[in-house]
Amino acid sequence: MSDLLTRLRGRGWRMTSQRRVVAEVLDGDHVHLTADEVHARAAQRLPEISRATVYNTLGELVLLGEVTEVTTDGRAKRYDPNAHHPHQHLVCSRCGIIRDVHPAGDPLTGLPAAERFGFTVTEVEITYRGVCPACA
Amino acid sequence: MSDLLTRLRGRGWRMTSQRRVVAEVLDGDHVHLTADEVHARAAQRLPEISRATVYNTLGELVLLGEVTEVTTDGRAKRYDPNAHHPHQHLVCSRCGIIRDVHPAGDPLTGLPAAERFGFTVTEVEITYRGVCPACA
DNA sequence: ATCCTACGATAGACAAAGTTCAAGTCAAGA
DNA sequence: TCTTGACTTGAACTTTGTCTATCGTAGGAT
Repeated sequence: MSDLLTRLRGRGWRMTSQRRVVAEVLDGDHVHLTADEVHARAAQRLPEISRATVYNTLGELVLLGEVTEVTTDGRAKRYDPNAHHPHQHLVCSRCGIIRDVHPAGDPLTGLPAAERFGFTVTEVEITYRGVCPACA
Repeated sequence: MSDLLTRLRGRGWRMTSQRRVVAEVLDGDHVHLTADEVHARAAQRLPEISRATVYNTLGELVLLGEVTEVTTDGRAKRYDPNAHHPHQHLVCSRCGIIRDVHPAGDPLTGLPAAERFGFTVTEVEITYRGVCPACA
Protein backbone atom coordinates (compact mmCIF):
# COMPACT_ATOMS: atom_id res chain seq x y z
CA MET A 1 0.00 0.00 0.00
CA SER A 2 3.02 2.31 -0.23
CA ASP A 3 1.52 2.86 -3.69
CA LEU A 4 -1.36 4.53 -1.98
CA LEU A 5 0.87 6.81 0.06
CA THR A 6 2.73 8.02 -3.01
CA ARG A 7 -0.53 8.42 -4.95
CA LEU A 8 -1.94 10.52 -2.16
CA ARG A 9 1.15 12.66 -1.86
CA GLY A 10 0.98 13.19 -5.61
CA ARG A 11 -2.52 14.53 -5.20
CA GLY A 12 -1.35 17.16 -2.76
CA TRP A 13 -2.21 15.29 0.40
CA ARG A 14 -0.34 16.60 3.38
CA MET A 15 1.28 13.51 4.84
CA THR A 16 0.88 13.18 8.60
CA SER A 17 1.70 10.28 10.87
CA GLN A 18 -2.02 9.81 11.54
CA ARG A 19 -2.92 9.53 7.86
CA ARG A 20 -0.02 7.21 7.23
CA VAL A 21 -1.10 4.87 10.03
CA VAL A 22 -4.72 4.79 8.84
CA ALA A 23 -3.62 4.00 5.30
CA GLU A 24 -1.33 1.24 6.58
CA VAL A 25 -4.09 -0.32 8.67
CA LEU A 26 -6.21 -0.57 5.52
CA ASP A 27 -3.50 -2.42 3.64
CA GLY A 28 -4.29 -5.75 2.00
CA ASP A 29 -7.15 -7.64 0.38
CA HIS A 30 -10.26 -8.91 2.10
CA VAL A 31 -10.00 -6.16 4.67
CA HIS A 32 -13.41 -4.92 5.79
CA LEU A 33 -12.94 -2.98 9.00
CA THR A 34 -15.37 -0.67 10.75
CA ALA A 35 -14.25 2.83 11.64
CA ASP A 36 -13.87 1.76 15.25
CA GLU A 37 -11.74 -1.21 14.28
CA VAL A 38 -9.54 1.02 12.15
CA HIS A 39 -9.23 3.36 15.11
CA ALA A 40 -8.33 0.52 17.48
CA ARG A 41 -5.61 -0.81 15.17
CA ALA A 42 -4.27 2.63 14.41
CA ALA A 43 -4.12 3.38 18.13
CA GLN A 44 -1.82 0.40 18.65
CA ARG A 45 0.80 2.19 16.62
CA LEU A 46 -0.12 5.76 17.46
CA PRO A 47 -1.93 5.76 20.81
CA GLU A 48 -2.99 9.40 20.76
CA ILE A 49 -4.84 9.27 17.43
CA SER A 50 -8.41 10.54 17.79
CA ARG A 51 -11.64 9.08 16.52
CA ALA A 52 -12.41 12.29 14.63
CA THR A 53 -9.19 11.99 12.68
CA VAL A 54 -9.94 8.41 11.72
CA TYR A 55 -13.40 9.41 10.51
CA ASN A 56 -11.98 12.39 8.62
CA THR A 57 -9.27 10.33 6.97
CA LEU A 58 -11.62 7.52 6.00
CA GLY A 59 -14.01 10.06 4.51
CA GLU A 60 -11.23 11.57 2.44
CA LEU A 61 -10.06 8.20 1.21
CA VAL A 62 -13.61 7.47 0.10
CA LEU A 63 -13.87 10.80 -1.74
CA LEU A 64 -10.57 10.10 -3.45
CA GLY A 65 -11.89 6.74 -4.59
CA GLU A 66 -9.18 4.80 -2.80
CA VAL A 67 -11.57 3.05 -0.44
CA THR A 68 -15.25 2.16 -0.66
CA GLU A 69 -17.88 2.04 2.06
CA VAL A 70 -19.76 -1.19 2.54
CA THR A 71 -22.86 -1.66 4.67
CA THR A 72 -23.68 -5.33 5.06
CA ASP A 73 -25.61 -5.38 8.29
CA GLY A 74 -27.26 -2.02 8.88
CA ARG A 75 -24.81 -1.39 11.68
CA ALA A 76 -21.43 0.30 11.29
CA LYS A 77 -20.10 0.98 7.81
CA ARG A 78 -17.07 -1.03 6.76
CA TYR A 79 -14.19 0.31 4.73
CA ASP A 80 -12.90 -1.73 1.82
CA PRO A 81 -9.51 -0.73 0.40
CA ASN A 82 -9.89 -2.97 -2.63
CA ALA A 83 -11.51 -0.12 -4.58
CA HIS A 84 -9.44 -0.49 -7.76
CA HIS A 85 -10.63 -4.07 -8.31
CA PRO A 86 -14.40 -4.03 -8.85
CA HIS A 87 -16.02 -6.76 -6.80
CA GLN A 88 -19.07 -7.67 -4.78
CA HIS A 89 -19.55 -9.24 -1.36
CA LEU A 90 -20.59 -12.60 0.05
CA VAL A 91 -21.65 -12.48 3.69
CA CYS A 92 -22.30 -15.28 6.17
CA SER A 93 -25.69 -14.78 7.82
CA ARG A 94 -24.45 -16.46 11.00
CA CYS A 95 -20.97 -15.13 11.76
CA GLY A 96 -20.92 -12.11 9.47
CA ILE A 97 -17.64 -12.94 7.73
CA ILE A 98 -17.25 -11.12 4.41
CA ARG A 99 -15.60 -12.44 1.23
CA ASP A 100 -14.89 -10.48 -1.92
CA VAL A 101 -16.46 -12.19 -4.94
CA HIS A 102 -16.58 -11.61 -8.69
CA PRO A 103 -19.89 -12.37 -10.42
CA ALA A 104 -19.83 -13.48 -14.04
CA GLY A 105 -20.44 -10.71 -16.58
CA ASP A 106 -21.29 -7.09 -15.92
CA PRO A 107 -23.97 -6.92 -13.23
CA LEU A 108 -25.22 -3.63 -14.71
CA THR A 109 -26.54 -5.41 -17.79
CA GLY A 110 -28.87 -7.46 -15.59
CA LEU A 111 -31.24 -4.51 -15.36
CA PRO A 112 -33.32 -4.19 -18.55
CA ALA A 113 -33.95 -0.73 -19.99
CA ALA A 114 -37.65 -1.13 -19.22
CA GLU A 115 -36.76 -1.46 -15.54
CA ARG A 116 -34.62 1.67 -15.40
CA PHE A 117 -37.43 4.25 -15.27
CA GLY A 118 -35.33 6.85 -17.07
CA PHE A 119 -32.48 6.63 -14.56
CA THR A 120 -28.89 6.86 -15.74
CA VAL A 121 -27.62 3.80 -13.91
CA THR A 122 -23.90 3.79 -13.18
CA GLU A 123 -23.24 1.51 -10.22
CA VAL A 124 -24.34 -1.80 -8.78
CA GLU A 125 -23.78 -3.07 -5.30
CA ILE A 126 -24.50 -6.74 -4.69
CA THR A 127 -24.55 -8.60 -1.42
CA TYR A 128 -24.90 -12.37 -1.59
CA ARG A 129 -25.95 -13.99 1.68
CA GLY A 130 -25.64 -17.53 2.89
CA VAL A 131 -23.91 -19.75 5.40
CA CYS A 132 -20.15 -20.20 5.34
CA PRO A 133 -18.48 -23.64 5.60
CA ALA A 134 -17.34 -22.97 9.17
CA CYS A 135 -20.88 -22.20 10.35
CA ALA A 136 -22.64 -24.96 8.39
CA MET B 1 -52.94 -5.30 3.63
CA SER B 2 -55.93 -6.57 5.63
CA ASP B 3 -54.51 -9.86 4.35
CA LEU B 4 -51.55 -9.22 6.55
CA LEU B 5 -53.67 -8.62 9.61
CA THR B 6 -55.52 -11.90 9.18
CA ARG B 7 -52.25 -13.73 8.42
CA LEU B 8 -50.74 -12.39 11.60
CA ARG B 9 -53.75 -13.26 13.70
CA GLY B 10 -53.59 -16.75 12.25
CA ARG B 11 -50.03 -17.01 13.47
CA GLY B 12 -51.09 -16.29 17.02
CA TRP B 13 -50.30 -12.60 17.02
CA ARG B 14 -52.11 -10.70 19.72
CA MET B 15 -53.82 -7.89 17.86
CA THR B 16 -53.35 -4.49 19.46
CA SER B 17 -54.21 -1.06 18.16
CA GLN B 18 -50.49 -0.24 17.94
CA ARG B 19 -49.67 -3.25 15.78
CA ARG B 20 -52.67 -2.63 13.58
CA VAL B 21 -51.65 0.97 12.96
CA VAL B 22 -48.05 0.03 12.14
CA ALA B 23 -49.24 -2.61 9.69
CA GLU B 24 -51.60 -0.13 8.06
CA VAL B 25 -48.87 2.49 7.68
CA LEU B 26 -46.80 -0.06 5.77
CA ASP B 27 -49.60 -0.74 3.33
CA GLY B 28 -48.98 -0.50 -0.40
CA ASP B 29 -46.21 -0.91 -2.94
CA HIS B 30 -43.14 1.25 -3.30
CA VAL B 31 -43.22 2.07 0.40
CA HIS B 32 -39.76 2.45 1.89
CA LEU B 33 -40.14 4.20 5.22
CA THR B 34 -37.62 4.55 8.03
CA ALA B 35 -38.62 3.51 11.54
CA ASP B 36 -38.98 7.17 12.48
CA GLU B 37 -41.22 7.84 9.50
CA VAL B 38 -43.35 4.84 10.41
CA HIS B 39 -43.56 6.19 13.95
CA ALA B 40 -44.53 9.66 12.76
CA ARG B 41 -47.33 8.34 10.54
CA ALA B 42 -48.54 5.90 13.16
CA ALA B 43 -48.63 8.72 15.70
CA GLN B 44 -51.04 10.66 13.50
CA ARG B 45 -53.61 7.96 14.10
CA LEU B 46 -52.52 6.88 17.56
CA PRO B 47 -50.69 9.77 19.23
CA GLU B 48 -49.48 7.89 22.29
CA ILE B 49 -47.67 5.13 20.39
CA SER B 50 -44.06 4.82 21.52
CA ARG B 51 -40.88 4.49 19.50
CA ALA B 52 -40.03 1.25 21.27
CA THR B 53 -43.27 -0.34 20.14
CA VAL B 54 -42.68 0.69 16.54
CA TYR B 55 -39.19 -0.84 16.65
CA ASN B 56 -40.54 -4.01 18.28
CA THR B 57 -43.33 -4.39 15.76
CA LEU B 58 -41.10 -3.75 12.76
CA GLY B 59 -38.62 -6.31 14.09
CA GLU B 60 -41.38 -8.89 14.45
CA LEU B 61 -42.67 -8.24 10.95
CA VAL B 62 -39.15 -8.79 9.62
CA LEU B 63 -38.80 -12.06 11.54
CA LEU B 64 -42.13 -13.22 10.18
CA GLY B 65 -40.94 -12.46 6.66
CA GLU B 66 -43.71 -9.95 6.02
CA VAL B 67 -41.37 -6.99 5.64
CA THR B 68 -37.73 -6.68 4.62
CA GLU B 69 -35.09 -4.28 5.84
CA VAL B 70 -33.30 -2.19 3.24
CA THR B 71 -30.19 -0.10 3.86
CA THR B 72 -29.50 2.13 0.90
CA ASP B 73 -27.55 4.95 2.44
CA GLY B 74 -25.79 3.80 5.59
CA ARG B 75 -28.21 5.84 7.64
CA ALA B 76 -31.52 4.58 8.98
CA LYS B 77 -32.84 1.23 7.81
CA ARG B 78 -35.93 1.34 5.64
CA TYR B 79 -38.81 -1.13 5.85
CA ASP B 80 -40.18 -2.58 2.64
CA PRO B 81 -43.56 -4.35 2.89
CA ASN B 82 -43.29 -5.80 -0.61
CA ALA B 83 -41.60 -8.93 0.78
CA HIS B 84 -43.73 -11.48 -1.08
CA HIS B 85 -42.67 -10.12 -4.48
CA PRO B 86 -38.92 -10.59 -4.85
CA HIS B 87 -37.34 -7.43 -6.18
CA GLN B 88 -34.27 -5.23 -6.01
CA HIS B 89 -33.78 -1.49 -5.64
CA LEU B 90 -32.76 1.41 -7.84
CA VAL B 91 -31.64 4.49 -5.92
CA CYS B 92 -31.00 8.05 -7.10
CA SER B 93 -27.59 9.22 -5.89
CA ARG B 94 -28.82 12.81 -5.72
CA CYS B 95 -32.26 12.81 -4.15
CA GLY B 96 -32.29 9.30 -2.68
CA ILE B 97 -35.59 8.23 -4.22
CA ILE B 98 -36.01 4.44 -4.30
CA ARG B 99 -37.73 2.37 -7.00
CA ASP B 100 -38.44 -1.34 -6.89
CA VAL B 101 -36.96 -3.07 -9.94
CA HIS B 102 -36.88 -6.60 -11.34
CA PRO B 103 -33.60 -7.72 -12.94
CA ALA B 104 -33.73 -10.28 -15.75
CA GLY B 105 -33.15 -13.88 -14.65
CA ASP B 106 -32.25 -15.15 -11.22
CA PRO B 107 -29.51 -12.96 -9.74
CA LEU B 108 -28.26 -15.90 -7.66
CA THR B 109 -27.01 -17.67 -10.78
CA GLY B 110 -24.67 -14.76 -11.48
CA LEU B 111 -22.27 -16.08 -8.86
CA PRO B 112 -20.23 -19.01 -10.21
CA ALA B 113 -19.61 -22.00 -7.95
CA ALA B 114 -15.90 -21.18 -7.95
CA GLU B 115 -16.74 -17.83 -6.38
CA ARG B 116 -18.85 -19.26 -3.58
CA PHE B 117 -16.03 -20.48 -1.33
CA GLY B 118 -18.12 -23.31 0.05
CA PHE B 119 -20.93 -21.01 1.16
CA THR B 120 -24.54 -22.12 0.81
CA VAL B 121 -25.81 -18.99 -0.89
CA THR B 122 -29.51 -18.30 -0.49
CA GLU B 123 -30.13 -14.60 -0.96
CA VAL B 124 -29.04 -11.68 -3.10
CA GLU B 125 -29.53 -8.06 -2.39
CA ILE B 126 -28.85 -5.66 -5.26
CA THR B 127 -28.78 -1.89 -5.19
CA TYR B 128 -28.48 -0.14 -8.53
CA ARG B 129 -27.39 3.49 -8.30
CA GLY B 130 -27.73 6.33 -10.77
CA VAL B 131 -29.44 9.62 -11.38
CA CYS B 132 -33.21 9.81 -11.74
CA PRO B 133 -34.91 11.79 -14.54
CA ALA B 134 -35.99 14.55 -12.17
CA CYS B 135 -32.43 15.16 -10.96
CA ALA B 136 -30.73 14.84 -14.37
C1' DA C 1 18.38 25.76 9.49
C1' DT C 2 14.57 28.46 10.99
C1' DC C 3 10.22 30.69 10.52
C1' DC C 4 5.29 31.00 8.97
C1' DT C 5 0.94 29.71 8.19
C1' DA C 6 -2.69 27.19 6.45
C1' DC C 7 -4.08 22.71 6.86
C1' DG C 8 -4.71 18.90 9.91
C1' DA C 9 -5.40 16.78 14.72
C1' DT C 10 -7.59 16.76 19.14
C1' DA C 11 -11.11 16.37 22.88
C1' DG C 12 -15.41 16.74 23.99
C1' DA C 13 -20.03 18.00 23.13
C1' DC C 14 -23.66 16.84 20.24
C1' DA C 15 -26.84 14.14 17.19
C1' DA C 16 -29.14 10.20 15.04
C1' DA C 17 -30.61 5.51 15.26
C1' DG C 18 -31.60 1.86 17.89
C1' DT C 19 -31.91 -1.14 22.39
C1' DT C 20 -33.04 -2.28 27.12
C1' DC C 21 -35.68 -2.49 31.26
C1' DA C 22 -38.92 -2.02 35.06
C1' DA C 23 -43.49 -0.95 35.65
C1' DG C 24 -48.05 -0.40 34.01
C1' DT C 25 -51.93 -1.91 30.63
C1' DC C 26 -54.91 -4.75 28.08
C1' DA C 27 -56.44 -8.75 24.60
C1' DA C 28 -58.43 -12.81 24.69
C1' DG C 29 -59.40 -17.21 26.70
C1' DA C 30 -61.67 -19.46 30.98
C1' DT D 1 -66.06 -10.70 34.38
C1' DC D 2 -61.75 -12.26 35.80
C1' DT D 3 -57.12 -13.50 35.14
C1' DT D 4 -52.82 -13.67 33.20
C1' DG D 5 -49.15 -13.37 30.36
C1' DA D 6 -48.15 -10.86 26.41
C1' DC D 7 -47.78 -6.08 24.99
C1' DT D 8 -46.76 -1.07 25.63
C1' DT D 9 -44.57 2.78 27.64
C1' DG D 10 -40.99 6.22 28.63
C1' DA D 11 -36.66 7.03 30.14
C1' DA D 12 -32.10 5.84 30.32
C1' DC D 13 -28.55 3.88 27.75
C1' DT D 14 -25.53 2.33 23.71
C1' DT D 15 -23.57 2.69 19.25
C1' DT D 16 -22.15 5.14 15.41
C1' DG D 17 -21.04 9.25 13.52
C1' DT D 18 -20.59 14.63 13.14
C1' DC D 19 -19.25 19.27 14.58
C1' DT D 20 -16.51 22.91 16.66
C1' DA D 21 -13.10 25.56 18.97
C1' DT D 22 -8.46 25.21 19.90
C1' DC D 23 -3.92 23.50 19.43
C1' DG D 24 -0.08 21.50 16.64
C1' DT D 25 2.74 20.72 12.69
C1' DA D 26 4.18 19.67 7.54
C1' DG D 27 6.33 21.68 4.23
C1' DG D 28 7.23 25.78 1.46
C1' DA D 29 9.53 30.39 1.97
C1' DT D 30 13.46 32.88 3.56
